[in-house]
Amino acid sequence: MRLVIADCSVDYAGRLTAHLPRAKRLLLLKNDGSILVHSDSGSYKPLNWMNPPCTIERKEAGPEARELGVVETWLVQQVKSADMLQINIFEIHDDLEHHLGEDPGLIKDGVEAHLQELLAEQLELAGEGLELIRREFFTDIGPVDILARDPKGGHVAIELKRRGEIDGVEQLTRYLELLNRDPVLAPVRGIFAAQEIKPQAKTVASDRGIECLVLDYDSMRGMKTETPTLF
Amino acid sequence: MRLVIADCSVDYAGRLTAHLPRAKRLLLLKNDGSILVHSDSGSYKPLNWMNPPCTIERKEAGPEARELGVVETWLVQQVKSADMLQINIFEIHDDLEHHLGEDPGLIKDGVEAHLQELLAEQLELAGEGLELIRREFFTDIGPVDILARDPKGGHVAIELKRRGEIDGVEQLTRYLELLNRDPVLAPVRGIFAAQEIKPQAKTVASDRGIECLVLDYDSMRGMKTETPTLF
DNA sequence: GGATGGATCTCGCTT
DNA sequence: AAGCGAGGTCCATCC
Repeated sequence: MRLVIADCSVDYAGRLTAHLPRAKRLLLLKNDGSILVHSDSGSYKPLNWMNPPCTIERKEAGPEARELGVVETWLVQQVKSADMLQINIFEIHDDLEHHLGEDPGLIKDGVEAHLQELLAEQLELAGEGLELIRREFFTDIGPVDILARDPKGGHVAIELKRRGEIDGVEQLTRYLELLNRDPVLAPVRGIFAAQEIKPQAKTVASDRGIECLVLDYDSMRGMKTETPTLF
Repeated sequence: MRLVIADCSVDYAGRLTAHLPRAKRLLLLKNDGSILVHSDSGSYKPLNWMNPPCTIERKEAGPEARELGVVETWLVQQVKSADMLQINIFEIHDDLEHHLGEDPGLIKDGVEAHLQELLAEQLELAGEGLELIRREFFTDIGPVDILARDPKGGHVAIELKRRGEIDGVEQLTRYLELLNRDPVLAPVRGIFAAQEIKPQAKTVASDRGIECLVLDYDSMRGMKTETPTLF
């Protein structure tokens, strides 16, 4: 990894064209050939970048560029696409290199999958007497998150999201249309369950007779373990 | 901006919990309090990070941690949420600071808006004799990208996307339902236009009698300017 | 300020 | 390899 603090301007041409006026920035050159241009604010997204695989070609500044104060130009080219990045360097304030080695990588704990598992175990939250048939009930148009038998007759299809938005309701609607054609399952009603449901999604759902269910992940987790995970 | 090359392990707890085993990495501390943890590969997304506003508290390692080789611990806390990051430092290989100043920021050229503008000008691409009524035709459920008069009678509603996916078809379907209730406009047929249309979206669209139109942005731009923008 | 939709999305999993 | 869904999405824009 090479870290360069430089006064520079950057031009990108690819999916879009973009320009960064001259300023002092961090240029981060990774070992895989990728490059990131960071400023001192903003979030983790760089101002500009190039993904690997790419080649970086260092050029002397031409006479015109040199007149403007450019001391060297980096031409970064994507190998697979036509994307390119041109970095004009006016001054290098610092330049260092470190060998980091392979990174063991991030270990994540999921939430989405866990939510489905918890609701399948705590199906009473979705309605009294519901009896789990299966999680990931496969249909021709995709898997239904949870399918359950309704004690009042028929079945219940549950669509689970972390955040409930309108397209989740659309998805569940398509499942319900399909499932209700099956005489063994019909009538099938829908439940749209999420940690948070957007007002628009709620409106569309109720228009279609779909029940909305807001889930409290922490309390569901708490009910299971009795030991809320502290950091 | 402070750049630290350090042997470290990182733990995150917030929306999810995640752990980075001990390895040599770059810790990038921005002036606004945010912090990024980068390895020497991957794209621009850091392995772990904390968005501003946040506070970073440096602590001496406790006796147990010290026994494992930890020399100091950074506790990074989000100010608005309960998210936190704990960085255990085993060894600091390099540590430098640079003042970068305000960044003038990125200047972008749009694509989406441009595509709508171009299609409105080149409406013959969507069908012979179409007559533009207006772009962004407002309805109660949102603006229809382009509404045109059909010489064969009735009207045409065009939904534009850069990439045509299933929810774009859903959106257009809702518009068509609404527009067809208006006796002045009806019958209204739909055209789903995009630079690229996913097979699923194409299937759903044709099921509903919606025409799909794949647009070539470069040639549309070329027809207008005659000078394709070279880098 | 909240909702909405795009992104040079990125990332990971499934087909 | 390509498609699909989710993201600690981020991000700008619009209302």
